[in-house]
Amino acid sequence: MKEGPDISQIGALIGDPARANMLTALMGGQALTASELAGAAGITLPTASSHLSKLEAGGLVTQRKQGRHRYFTLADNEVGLLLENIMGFAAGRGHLRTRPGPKDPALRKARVCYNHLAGDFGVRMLDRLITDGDVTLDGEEAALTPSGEARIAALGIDITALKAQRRPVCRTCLDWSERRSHLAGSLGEALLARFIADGWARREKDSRAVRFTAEGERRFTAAFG
Amino acid sequence: MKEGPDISQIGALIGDPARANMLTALMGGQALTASELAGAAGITLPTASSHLSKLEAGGLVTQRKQGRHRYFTLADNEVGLLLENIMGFAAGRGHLRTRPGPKDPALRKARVCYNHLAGDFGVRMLDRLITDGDVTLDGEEAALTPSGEARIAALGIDITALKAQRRPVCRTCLDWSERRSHLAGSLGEALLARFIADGWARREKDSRAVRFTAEGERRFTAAFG
DNA sequence: CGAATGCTTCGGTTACCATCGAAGTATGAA
DNA sequence: TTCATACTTCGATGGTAACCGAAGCATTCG
Repeated sequence: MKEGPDISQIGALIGDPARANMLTALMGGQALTASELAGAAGITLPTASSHLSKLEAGGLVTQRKQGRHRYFTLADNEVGLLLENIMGFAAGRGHLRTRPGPKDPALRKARVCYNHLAGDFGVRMLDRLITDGDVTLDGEEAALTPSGEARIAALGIDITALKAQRRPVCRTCLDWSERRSHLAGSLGEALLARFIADGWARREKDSRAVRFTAEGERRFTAAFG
Repeated sequence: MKEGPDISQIGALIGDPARANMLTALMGGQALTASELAGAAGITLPTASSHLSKLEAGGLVTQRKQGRHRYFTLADNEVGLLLENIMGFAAGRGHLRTRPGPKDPALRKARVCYNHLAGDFGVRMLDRLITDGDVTLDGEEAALTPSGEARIAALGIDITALKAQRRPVCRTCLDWSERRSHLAGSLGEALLARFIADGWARREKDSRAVRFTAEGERRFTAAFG
């Protein structure tokens, strides 16, 4: 008995309804903030924070600080597989869990993340820059290559002005709706500003959604599709 | 939240150390009594009984009444797979669980179960009778076919006398060391008595072990191996 | 028929932990 | 710098569940 704190620890972590709800919310693969997870679990922030620290100590989730947010994700693929396994088992004996309502598709497509572009468009843009060799990644850090600088300059963005600032030009930011990174930093901000200034897109009121015009979407796809 | 009592219920069942220990003990595939499980978990009988009823209600274990014992087993294969999965996951992050000590091999080989033969020999005997078409199974019930009656009679057992009694002639009994059934009922009792009377085997003192002689083992194997 | 064994149920105690409000810390915005 | 947001930590509370002893069934044995 003494030697086996094993399977019961994992069980206990999953066994609390609030924690189970948070883990289920994270099963989507999205990184969620503590507040969002608190909402998903129907508990207050302090309670959620306590739960999250336990889940982290148990190795089920990891957090990534991003500004004043803390994005939580499942620790790795294995956790997802384990949860999926348990969910399948539970579905066989217990009740089926009704899926939470679908999110606003517009938010998933394109939205602001602080000041830069996020969502499917944001992720696609960074993907393209990387595969074209215009941006190199080093962990969470990113850097613009000479060819990348030329490409950005062609869009009408003053790179030297950005580099003169103390802020990092290139950064990656974990995307909320996709599971992958998009471009942040002063360059990310400048790009979004450019899109809006050029009439490719506009921000929606009281929402983080960014709505591209038909023409804007065409141009964006031509540039980064 | 309201709709999801799902994965957390399973987790809570596994999450209690006492229950986790009992489930781990059952992972060996052996059917264990409530007392044995209480011992394995280091708790008293009442507590174990309470846990077991919860595990049963949750669909993780099933019990099978056998005289004044209650043998508990994992409900089905899926439960074993799930536990194995969680144990593997837990082993990756937490401590490894040391295996409990090996049981007395003599007990596993052959022993009395109330009054009939259990252990590897008991299971093998019933297996042989079934594959030879001498015994048919119907759930937990068993019946002797005509060819089976002849085979038993050839061993010097008076079948008609057994059938005259009110006791069931053929029954199956879940084996403690193997995971499978062996033969019980008045026939099981008569067979063991026969083996001992014929000098094939003798009971050990202060133990449930049944020790076959070399010659006895040879004959037993010839008859049922 | 007792007597003994195996297990369950009941009642009461204890200990833990989920929960929240309030205060504290860190980061970003104005 | 000052304010606002996002989150953590602290302290107190309450509910729940694990736990055991004692008593109650059920089954078997003598």
